[in-house]
Amino acid sequence: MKLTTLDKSLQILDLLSKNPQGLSLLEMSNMIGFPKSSIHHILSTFLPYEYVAQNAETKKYSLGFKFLSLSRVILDSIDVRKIANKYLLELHDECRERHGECKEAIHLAILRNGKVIYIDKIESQQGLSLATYIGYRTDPHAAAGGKVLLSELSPKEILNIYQGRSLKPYGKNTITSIDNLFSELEKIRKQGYAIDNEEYYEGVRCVAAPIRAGGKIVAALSITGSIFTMTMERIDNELKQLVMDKAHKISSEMQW
Amino acid sequence: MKLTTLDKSLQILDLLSKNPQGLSLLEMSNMIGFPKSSIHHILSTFLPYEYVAQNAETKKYSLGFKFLSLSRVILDSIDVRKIANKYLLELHDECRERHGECKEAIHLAILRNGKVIYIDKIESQQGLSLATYIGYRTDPHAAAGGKVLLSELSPKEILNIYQGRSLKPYGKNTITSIDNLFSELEKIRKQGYAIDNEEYYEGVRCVAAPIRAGGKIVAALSITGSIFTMTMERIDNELKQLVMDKAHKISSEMQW
DNA sequence: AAATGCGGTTTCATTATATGAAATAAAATA
DNA sequence: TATTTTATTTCATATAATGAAACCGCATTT
Repeated sequence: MKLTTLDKSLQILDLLSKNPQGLSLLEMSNMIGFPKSSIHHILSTFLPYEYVAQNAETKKYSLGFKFLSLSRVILDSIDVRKIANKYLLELHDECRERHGECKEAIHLAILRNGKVIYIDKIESQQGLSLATYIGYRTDPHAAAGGKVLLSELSPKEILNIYQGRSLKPYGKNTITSIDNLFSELEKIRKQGYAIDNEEYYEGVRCVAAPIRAGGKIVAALSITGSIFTMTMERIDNELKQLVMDKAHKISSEMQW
Repeated sequence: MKLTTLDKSLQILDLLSKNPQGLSLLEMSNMIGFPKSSIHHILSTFLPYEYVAQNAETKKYSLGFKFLSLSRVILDSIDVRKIANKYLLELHDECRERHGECKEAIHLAILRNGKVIYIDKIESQQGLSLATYIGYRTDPHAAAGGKVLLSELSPKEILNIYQGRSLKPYGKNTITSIDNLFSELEKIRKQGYAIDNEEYYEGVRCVAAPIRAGGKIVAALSITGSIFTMTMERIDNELKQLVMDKAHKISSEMQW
């Protein structure tokens, strides 16, 4: 049974998350259609837990800082993140060593409910500025890390993820047919790494390798950079091996 | 009116946050005393919103990744964070320039509900490793940033924060009497910066300055390092001015 | 192979709770 | 001060949550 009151309350949180500047009671009531007193009952239950905050002057409501605390709980509970972090830093450093200054970003990502979620990121100020952040979500078919995470799922599981929706094109080379995706995944399984060649952003390349625990792929490690510093030759000669080696080291520290 | 069902639901989230490894339905029922079916009703309402996740194999429940997404919404909604970030990076660099490699960490903090919340942090791998993180909370009386944030509150507001509890000692020099706190705040108001000399951690010093918007203190910028690299002389000759200058620059970009 | 145990999940009559219209209070504006 | 606007509180009623018990699926034992 779905609890009506709780469900409404979560709809209110969704509304607040889409309006980070804050909303008044009346604004919320108009937007969501519940009577203002009902909304007020809900908000005043959220308030003491700090899921919701109210501006003392404007009286407007917004999301509370509880979410910050709880996001930390989640990040700390992901084993692979704890184990991998120092290797991400190493990988970041090693990209730099060979080229004077670091231009590539390192990401750690997992798959949840059919979405890639980035759970750690190392970037340098000199590198290109990416829209990704810890907690960022995207479709798996369009990113090197995402393809790695899909690569050992059964066809049924993949079809399940994409049921009822098409493979959205993000960059100029995004894989947009399920058949092409399947043959790409086949290739990734064989070679042990995945490349994103302007499939997600124009001008951006990415190479990713799987991290395993108990034989299964549990995360993807990736290097992301501009097409100018990350040439296909450099990926082939150097980066693909680097990312696979680190991913392997992380895997060997993972609990079975 | 407090909504009973919603309140119970939030108690469940609290319980999950204290058990990041996950809990079974029965465990939760035993711990919190609600019947398992009631808890199940609540959990199955949370699930589709991803406030709660269920491990497919163990069936155990844990906090969902929604909290990660929402924490980003909150961070992005804090104006001072956006404006300040580049200055934090500059400050971090400038500490380094004068000493070869950076050993100091930079923090940005705000005051909410009587607690200091760290909302941004820059640290170098070479520096000492601090327990702080984005979202970390602490008592304001024991940290340089916290004292800055208290410094222009009315005595009434400060007494309100500490009503019913004493000034908890964290480090060997923590201010533990309200009178000493008041005279310290007086001093901070006059000099325009605050020092934490092993008041929070043994072996750690910190210097902080206020960031203002509309004349009011809205955030604190701070430099934190070990007593060996951050001598009182260095703070006096160099760091206090550095942090005040940056804080002032940030203030001048803030909306009134 | 059947029985048993052990969670998780579902059901549904009962009972407690949320609802929301209206009243009130508080704040902003004229 | 009057007026408007918005937040907050109240409370009778309708509605939704409750939770004991049944059910289900799976694993282990007999």
